[in-house]
Amino acid sequence: MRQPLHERIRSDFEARILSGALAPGDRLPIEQELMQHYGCARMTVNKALSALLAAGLIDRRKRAGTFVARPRMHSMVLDVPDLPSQIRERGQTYAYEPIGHRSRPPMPGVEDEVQLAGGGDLFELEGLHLADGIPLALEFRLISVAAVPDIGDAADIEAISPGSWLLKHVPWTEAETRISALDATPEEARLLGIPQRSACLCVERRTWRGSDRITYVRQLFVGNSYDLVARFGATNGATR
Amino acid sequence: MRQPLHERIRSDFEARILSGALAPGDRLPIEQELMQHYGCARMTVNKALSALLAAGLIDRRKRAGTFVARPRMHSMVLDVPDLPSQIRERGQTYAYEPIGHRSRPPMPGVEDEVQLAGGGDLFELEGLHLADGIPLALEFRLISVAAVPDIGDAADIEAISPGSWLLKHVPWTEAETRISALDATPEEARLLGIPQRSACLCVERRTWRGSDRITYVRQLFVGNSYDLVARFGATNGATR
DNA sequence: CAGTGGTCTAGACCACTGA
DNA sequence: CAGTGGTCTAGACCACTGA
Repeated sequence: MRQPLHERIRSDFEARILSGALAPGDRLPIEQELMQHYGCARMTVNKALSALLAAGLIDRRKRAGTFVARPRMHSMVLDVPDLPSQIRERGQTYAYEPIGHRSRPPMPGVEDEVQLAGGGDLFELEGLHLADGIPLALEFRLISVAAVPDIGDAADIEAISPGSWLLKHVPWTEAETRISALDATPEEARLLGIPQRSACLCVERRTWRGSDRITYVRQLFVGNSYDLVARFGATNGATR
Repeated sequence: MRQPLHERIRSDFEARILSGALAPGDRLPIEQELMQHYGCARMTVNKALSALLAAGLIDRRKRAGTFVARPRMHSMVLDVPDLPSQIRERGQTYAYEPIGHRSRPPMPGVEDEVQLAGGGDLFELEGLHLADGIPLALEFRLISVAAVPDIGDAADIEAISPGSWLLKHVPWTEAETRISALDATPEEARLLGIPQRSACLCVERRTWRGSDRITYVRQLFVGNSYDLVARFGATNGATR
């Protein structure tokens, strides 16, 4: 059984929907008809259709039947790989150059810091991501000491990169990323080794583990040397 | 049957994994044990575990068992809503201000244009997206006439916005988005009404319908007035 | 109220792979 | 080679809802 039958049924209809042979609103055969056509039990047909439902390709209504879903094309999958691996994949050497770190209480009144701290202190880090020795991004990071207690003996955190260290020690389960463009301040331009007021891509990310805040990070990428790429295919979702 | 049993089993383990009670690498009970614990058939247990597998929360290996997955947190869902609706949701008025349009052959040697054209002509559009009458983004767009034949009588395409018109007439099934930061050229700055060499967020998108290229669009957003936001939750995928 | 999907059962045979 | 998951069967009862 190289290709399970339910998988074949699923991909049959996926292909027909993506090619447009089955257009939004079109009705699919009922499960009984599919059982006869593929010569299988109802559970097998149902498994295939459940996968299409989870992928958002079809809608199912009792008594009415199964229909090709109207596309709700408004979300894409954004690849946010680990920066060190991403740089190495481009064939460049990666290095993290620490600028400094310290432990401090959250700034009173700064709601985001207070929430991140969760009653404890914040561990603050600043450093540069270098590709082939050249600054690619300036990183400012806050870590909740309450959520990551062993941040204290952070001997190794700056040896690799804070992001990689955290992902290994305290993987997050939820994240929010904000992307914007801005001009580097004179100080930021100096650290990145770029002309003053150059356009930079600013990536801010907040991560959670369950309901606990883990970290806030702000990465400032040199505008002309970094792009973010996002892809969307209707086959995302349950397919992988 | 308000809450199906397979759904209860799934959410039981999802909660334990997200809370950290079950850590990456931990082993889950085997299907036989779960059948006894929940007093149900193996297919019911299997359905619950299949959903967790599709969501990427667990790994399953024959003979070895079922384990909490090591997080591979490197993709996020990026909301790319329709610009007019997005602006209206912010309580602002939206308007598209056409700068010009024409039909022309693809530039020879420009591989991306040739592929987009697919043997036909290109319909080229330029215009401004205005929020409350103020320029928010400068849009340059190419549309494949072969893929969208009725672009000829484009009386209404500039009445709403080219993006909304296309989504309604030729919904895409696949897309790639590239996000970068750059300084506006003097001409772009003039059109957007911003100081020269201001940082702008540049969003480029290529879309497909099946294997046909549909459109290429480049939107230049005024840096300090637009952010892109992406969210990731481990429960994406098969859960919804 | 009849057609359709949602869920579940109690089995079965097999493929894979690690103890 | 035995334990585990992958797939499938041939039924069943029920909930929902639109003809």
